[in-house]
Amino acid sequence: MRKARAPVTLQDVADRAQVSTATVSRFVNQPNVLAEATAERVRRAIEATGYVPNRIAGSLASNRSHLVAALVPDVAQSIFNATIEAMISELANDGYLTMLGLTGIDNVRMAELVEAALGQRVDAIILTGILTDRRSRKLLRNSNATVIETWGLPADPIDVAVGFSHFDVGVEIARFALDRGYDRPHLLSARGTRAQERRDGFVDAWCAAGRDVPDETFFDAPTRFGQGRAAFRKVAKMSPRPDLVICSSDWLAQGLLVEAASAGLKVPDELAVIGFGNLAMASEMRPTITTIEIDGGRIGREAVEVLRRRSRGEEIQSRHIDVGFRLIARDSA
Amino acid sequence: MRKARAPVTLQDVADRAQVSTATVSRFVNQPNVLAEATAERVRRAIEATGYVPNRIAGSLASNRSHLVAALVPDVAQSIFNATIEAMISELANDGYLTMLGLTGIDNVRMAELVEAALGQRVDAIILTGILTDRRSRKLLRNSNATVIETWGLPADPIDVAVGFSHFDVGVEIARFALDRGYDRPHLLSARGTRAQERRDGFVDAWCAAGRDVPDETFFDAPTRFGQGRAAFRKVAKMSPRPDLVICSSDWLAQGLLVEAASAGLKVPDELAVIGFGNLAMASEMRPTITTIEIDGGRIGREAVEVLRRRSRGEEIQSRHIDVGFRLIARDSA
DNA sequence: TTGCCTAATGTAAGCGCTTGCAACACATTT
DNA sequence: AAATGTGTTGCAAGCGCTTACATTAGGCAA
Repeated sequence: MRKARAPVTLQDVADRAQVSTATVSRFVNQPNVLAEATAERVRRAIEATGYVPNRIAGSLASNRSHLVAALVPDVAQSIFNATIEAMISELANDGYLTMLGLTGIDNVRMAELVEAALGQRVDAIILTGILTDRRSRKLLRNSNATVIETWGLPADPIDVAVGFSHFDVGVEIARFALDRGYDRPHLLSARGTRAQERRDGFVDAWCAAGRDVPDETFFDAPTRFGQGRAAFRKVAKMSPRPDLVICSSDWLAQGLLVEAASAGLKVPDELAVIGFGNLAMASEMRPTITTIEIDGGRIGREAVEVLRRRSRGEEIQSRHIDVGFRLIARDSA
Repeated sequence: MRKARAPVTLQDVADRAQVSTATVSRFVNQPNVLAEATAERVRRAIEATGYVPNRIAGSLASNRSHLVAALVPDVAQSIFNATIEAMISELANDGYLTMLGLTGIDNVRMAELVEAALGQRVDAIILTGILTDRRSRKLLRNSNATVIETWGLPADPIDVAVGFSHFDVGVEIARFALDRGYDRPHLLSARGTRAQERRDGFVDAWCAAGRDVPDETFFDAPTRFGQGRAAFRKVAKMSPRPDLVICSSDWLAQGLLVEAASAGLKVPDELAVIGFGNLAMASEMRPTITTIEIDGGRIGREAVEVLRRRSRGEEIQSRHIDVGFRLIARDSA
């Protein structure tokens, strides 16, 4: 059932409207410059032919693709989804189309996706994972594309970074834990992610208060319910048992809580739990989860705002845009 | 900090490698036809110049974009995420890049996104929502792009459909309800979505068994926790109280269950709940949720398989690909 | 040696659009 | 009447590739 080629081009429209191709092109891109009578003729010709402008040709000629690439680890149950959603919507308002690349756990496909995106001459490329590959970094630096790293604030961004300090999150959690008088925290982190930085922040602040280095358990990302379950079983057996488990995601925390409930442990008195992300379930399940809220949507919007400024030709004042975070104390700790 | 234009073109590489542009192009697209010595020279030239092929130009010349557009209502907490993820990964393996468009609730932006995608001359366009707009349908029919509608099996697909019968899901739920002896079901559906078809299936089968048309409550999509909560409050007040609430999503079901728990109602004896989607939480929370499982990943993979066949020039045998569904009985009903 | 075939490479004509510049028609000013 | 300005439109040269077709070199059979 393949259809015949539908080669309606600018030329066809131009012929029909009795104008030059330049005029039709202007109608499509800057309608206001045409005389109303001409515009009307073109409009009718487009209508009659069912013409859809070939943006590929347009991009080639104008050297601007109106394409943005967003590279994220995954999309299935991702903490980045709010960011992605906000970004795609905002970009659509500005006439940009978003290509989504999945870099996978450990960002194994990051490098090839960077190259693919660059091959499409995207106007911007937005990263969520951490890009370590040297060749990719170099390609990005040499490209004309705006490069925005999100969800973190690396010391030396490729171009611009929009995020928050994971280290500070750790510090804040430590402060909270000290404040509430917790004594034996246990850290549950996903390996090779920014959770590591939060862990460092926690340990730093915790030890600065004269406490011993806390115990910890590492997981392979991504963190899910099941790992929270497993973690509970491990933690429950420890002696002395930790009184606070700090999880690198709300999923982990939720898994823990479910097991704690069926083991009959009182939360937070016998076991307290802190999550990360403030996913919907954190406030909707019982007990509600004490967690760190990140405004993922704002990260997306700020990223797009950077693009806007760039395309207006404005200089970007700072290479770091900090959207902050907030600890929300609820039932679980 | 804008960077200078990096105009490394095929020509630059060709000059450096002392070959024609055609040869470099072949190296990029069909490496095996070159003599090894030539290939090596080109390889080195590319390495030295940091050349990244301009796929835009390539697409224009070859009339194949290697781009696929996926149009989904949302991505934040979507039941489609598994499909999207599977699709993007599979496509990446085949050298395709995926553009993600968000059509929004009620698919308000569907039409403009269809046109934008067509403007990029995508090789295929994959829809999850329902496309009713006549102009869009016409554009799609006239385009060369493969069009795949997913998550449903419309009687007259634009091109090919991959999904399952929502009506049958409703029938299956009715069968289950009758089987378990439920008496006063209450339907909770999102307006203007395919949930409506499931509802029809249920009502059809339920009435066919000689029962009265069940009560129902409608919501605006997307369905979330909060609406499940609200629904519980409404349902709890009814007299006689329903003994089974059929929700159009697991979110809804979960919201209901949380409220039921805090109201001290016994599930499923005093109130049973059925969800839809088999999201992670359906099996991970307590009580576990009886729900309909859809293999979203498979939908994505089947869609990509259709594209593969098309690009091999094979004729598509059937315009409907049914991936089925499965009712999973758990604690909640 | 000649003729023919195959494999490897080159030549060059586009692909469908954008846009700097030129051209023109009027209106307004001097 | 000439000069100048303003608003519209057309001309045509690309943008960086792909690919049909032409060309060349080398191998092999007759």
